[in-house]
Amino acid sequence: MVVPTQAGDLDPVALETALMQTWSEENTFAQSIDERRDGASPFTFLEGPPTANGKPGIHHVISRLFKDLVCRWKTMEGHIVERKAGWDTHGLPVEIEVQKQLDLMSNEAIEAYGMEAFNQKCKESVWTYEQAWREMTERMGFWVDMDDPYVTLHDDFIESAWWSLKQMFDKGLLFRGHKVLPYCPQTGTSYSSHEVALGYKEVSEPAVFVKFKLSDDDASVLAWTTTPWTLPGNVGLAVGPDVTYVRVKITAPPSDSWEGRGGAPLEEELILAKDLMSTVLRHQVEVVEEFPGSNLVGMSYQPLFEGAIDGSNHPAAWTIVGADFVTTTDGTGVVHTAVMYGEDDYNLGMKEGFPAQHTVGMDGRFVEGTHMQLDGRYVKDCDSDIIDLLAEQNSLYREHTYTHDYPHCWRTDHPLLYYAMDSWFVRMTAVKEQILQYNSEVEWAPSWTGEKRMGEWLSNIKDWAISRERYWGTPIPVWICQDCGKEHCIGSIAEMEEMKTADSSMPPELHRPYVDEVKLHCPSEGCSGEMIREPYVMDCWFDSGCASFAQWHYPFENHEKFDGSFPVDYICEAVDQTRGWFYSLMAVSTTVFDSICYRRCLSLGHILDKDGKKMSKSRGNVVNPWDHFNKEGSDSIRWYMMTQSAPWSPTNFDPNGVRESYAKMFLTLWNVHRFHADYAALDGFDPDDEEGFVAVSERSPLDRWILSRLHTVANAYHDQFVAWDFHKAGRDLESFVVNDLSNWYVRRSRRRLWDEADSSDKRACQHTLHEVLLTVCRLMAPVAPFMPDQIHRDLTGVSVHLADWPVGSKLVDSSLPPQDWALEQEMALVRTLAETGRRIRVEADRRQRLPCKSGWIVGGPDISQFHDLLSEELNVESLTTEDDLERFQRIVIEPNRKSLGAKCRQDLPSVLALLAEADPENLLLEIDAGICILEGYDITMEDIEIRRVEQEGYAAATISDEDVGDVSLVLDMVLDEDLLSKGLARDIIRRVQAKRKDLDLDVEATISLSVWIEGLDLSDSDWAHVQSEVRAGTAQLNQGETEGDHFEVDGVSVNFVVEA
RNA sequence: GGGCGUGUAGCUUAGCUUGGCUGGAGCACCCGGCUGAUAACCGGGAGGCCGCAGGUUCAAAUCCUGCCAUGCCCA
Repeated sequence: MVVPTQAGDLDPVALETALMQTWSEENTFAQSIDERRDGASPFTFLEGPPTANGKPGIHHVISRLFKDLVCRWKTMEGHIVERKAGWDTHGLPVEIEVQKQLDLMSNEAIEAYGMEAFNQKCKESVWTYEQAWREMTERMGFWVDMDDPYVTLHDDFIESAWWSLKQMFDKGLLFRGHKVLPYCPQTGTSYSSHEVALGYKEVSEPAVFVKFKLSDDDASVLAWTTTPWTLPGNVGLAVGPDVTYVRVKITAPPSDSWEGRGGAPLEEELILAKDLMSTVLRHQVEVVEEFPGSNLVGMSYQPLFEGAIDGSNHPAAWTIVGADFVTTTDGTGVVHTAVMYGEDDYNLGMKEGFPAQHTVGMDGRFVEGTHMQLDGRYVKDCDSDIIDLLAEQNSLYREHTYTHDYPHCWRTDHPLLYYAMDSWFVRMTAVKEQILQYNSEVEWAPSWTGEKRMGEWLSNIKDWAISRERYWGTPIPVWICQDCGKEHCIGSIAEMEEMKTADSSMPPELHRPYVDEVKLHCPSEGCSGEMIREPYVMDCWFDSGCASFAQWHYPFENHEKFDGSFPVDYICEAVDQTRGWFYSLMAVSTTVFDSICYRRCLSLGHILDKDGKKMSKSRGNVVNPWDHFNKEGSDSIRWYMMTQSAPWSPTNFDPNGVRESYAKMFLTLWNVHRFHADYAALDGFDPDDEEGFVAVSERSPLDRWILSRLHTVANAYHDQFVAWDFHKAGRDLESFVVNDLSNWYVRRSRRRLWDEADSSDKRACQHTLHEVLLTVCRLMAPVAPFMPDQIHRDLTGVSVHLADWPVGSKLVDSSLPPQDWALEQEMALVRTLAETGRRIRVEADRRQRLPCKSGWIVGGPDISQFHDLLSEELNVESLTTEDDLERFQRIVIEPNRKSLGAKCRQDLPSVLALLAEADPENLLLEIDAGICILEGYDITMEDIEIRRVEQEGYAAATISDEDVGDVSLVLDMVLDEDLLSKGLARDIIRRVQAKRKDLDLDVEATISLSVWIEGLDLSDSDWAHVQSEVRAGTAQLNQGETEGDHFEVDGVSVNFVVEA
């Protein structure tokens, strides 16, 4: 038996921190999993590993919330939900951080510092904020196993990643190629997009219009480029097959405003896009011919720099090809293509069979044999000389200065070159159909993230460049034979041990530089060569993409764990992971397992600051979650985050909203609990005592109403959880707690518990409160794990996190009370009428404390079982149902625009006007008889709605309700001595009670009261009522000399003295 | 530059799928009421070019087109 103890004032921080202690002592998290083993129905969750080299902010709390609440919910539904933490520990951001720290601004500098030492620093750096993450995680109540996490830098994890790469290798999905990347020749480093973003600068550079002379024609094709250094590498021109081109003949010299080098003699013929003639050409011309780009495709032209590229065996070299990326927004509508120095160029080159040869070395200088004036020189220094060379051979039409944003190296400030680097790829294009299929099988929330955002991306899928020329990461396990060129992929430590040469030692860990030193025997038949590892590390997205199996070190151990948890049931991260982790998981599972990786994926919107700007360290607008952990507490933050907006909507963080969640939801809930617990403690209420139990059917309508509401709300809450509409679920439950439970049920039930004697009604109320509180706590527990647990423990002695989901599931039984829809409707009407009464009083200028003799309810369902309740709310002495509608009401005809609009269309306005003018009573008779025709249209009952409103001259109001129709409330405004006396008594009670509160008296304390009244005789019974209400042990109604507090109401003057 | 979101009162938002009655709430504000009822509650009020501009329609916050702002991803 658990008898609640008094609850006391609420201190959310103290409550939550004490519970954290309890959870840790009891190991409640582990219990919540272990107790579900009987059901043997796992629900698997995969944690997207965060990086611990940055401080956690409020935006990290939100994703952990949605992970946690689904896991807790599924646990309560009876599933085993294991949650392993994970850490993402590799990758460029880690290296950049360390490079900044150690001031190592180039690869040379890193190698001079020593790769081993550098990687050691990286390894330390990733744990910088681990403690901060742990503390945030624990404080926010995210239950995840942080003591046994998977870590991407561990050998176990790396070995699993190697294994998966070998699966791809064996399927022929792994291959070596080129990738065009922004590259800095000074530091010898290629850059990821996020590093590139660090260094955009506006620069002015020479841009040129170049004439490419056709081989079998006198005309030249004009192309435009802002990078003259790529011209020696030109091997093709691209045109838009559907773009209109013109051949023009120079007919007159340019006007005198020609600037710079270049030009064209009279009679020369040029070809360019028609739309761009006026912006490109400076000469007077005559259009000789107009034709689509497709006419140009296949023509060949003369190389600008003879001998720079070896075109033998490449029939496509120096020909014109069609490409859909060609536009006429700038340039000439003809795109100069240098295969190795642009992504579009490279892709086009691969497609068309252009030679893929470098004219520029890794040092940023032209390679020998490009041109005698350029060989060995840094490319950006050659712009002007290249333009001279073009002008000399009459290949330059015009030069100009072009200003644009161009990426620069954030370390050296040099312009980056787009440069084709050696790279390893996963051939995702080969599994496009499968991955599209698997994507469509995932339940995405919101659906468009999967269908559109991910779907678009996948339907344009490219091969995945997985290698990085970096130091800190999972080493690519590919070795190449120095003799025969054989490529071999290592899939396990054992395999490496077996194949390594005698003088190689096993690496102490699977990182650079140790694995670089391992040499292998070539497995090719008849080759005795030595194999050297490719010096790359993997894209760190590959690491996290392996998490589903690498977290278990599968397939080297834990087969049963993996088999039972793949594909995982649920993952959740912010929307930016669509092309990140959501993709890498899917890419790896498709290529390795030919399977989906996750069944459901919730993609969250970002938390922005209060102005809608993203939170970032540099902007300084990151909100520290501890500001709120230490104030309103985790429950309030979590509740706020869930209810504020749809999970996938970007949300502006509003600190005031957290306060609001606290003040409304949690303070209210606590006070309901406190109200119950205080009286339960006082009365020794025992919920398990069968003798004292009152069956629901025996309880008052008020009790049965709140229980029915609870059932309705719980069902809707559950359905909204299923539909991912957590925000709607939370708002509805909050409204239930604040409005239905606290503001109506508890308020209306207060007096029932004041009764000191034991009564069945009091016990009914206590059982009802007990049951409602428990169910509310269970519904809230996944979202707000603290206060509901405290209340649940106070009431039952057991943690809410071990309780079953009250709505029930396949595995657990529903514990919801009976539903009574008619009762809910009646009570809804009662409450509306109570509000209506207050409105009537405001309009009639009749204060609430002054009673009315009579009230009448006209229309609606029978609510006589609530007449007593409603009389109190309305402060009327007798409330009756009046059948005679005519006495107070008249009817009004309202048009149904939807139905009339469909019928009358453009005549609707005039029909509406006629309806408004007509006499409602006659109109209704006509319509009912089917003889109403307006503007030639038959008006039927469907076209109108009948509303009843109160007649003028009554203190009355009419409400319209979809379910119960029109109901009027009429109040009798007559005044007499008796009513004035009752009203005065209430005013005195109110003042005295306020005084008691001011004096800080105990609720049970008795007082002695003296009162002086001038201007009205208080009846004896009302005076007796005053005495009992304010617990006056002695009371005196005096005449003459007054003292104490004074007030006046309705012209009556009152003085009173309260003494303890 | 492309793809996908978002934009409604001072703030946070519902409504948009499926066009139709006076665009609902909460916070803050003003007036009044109520209270042994808590940072509570009730009634009333003020506050809305529903981002902008076109279009479709008898009728547009809702559907279509373009633009602007903002966020994510890709270039």
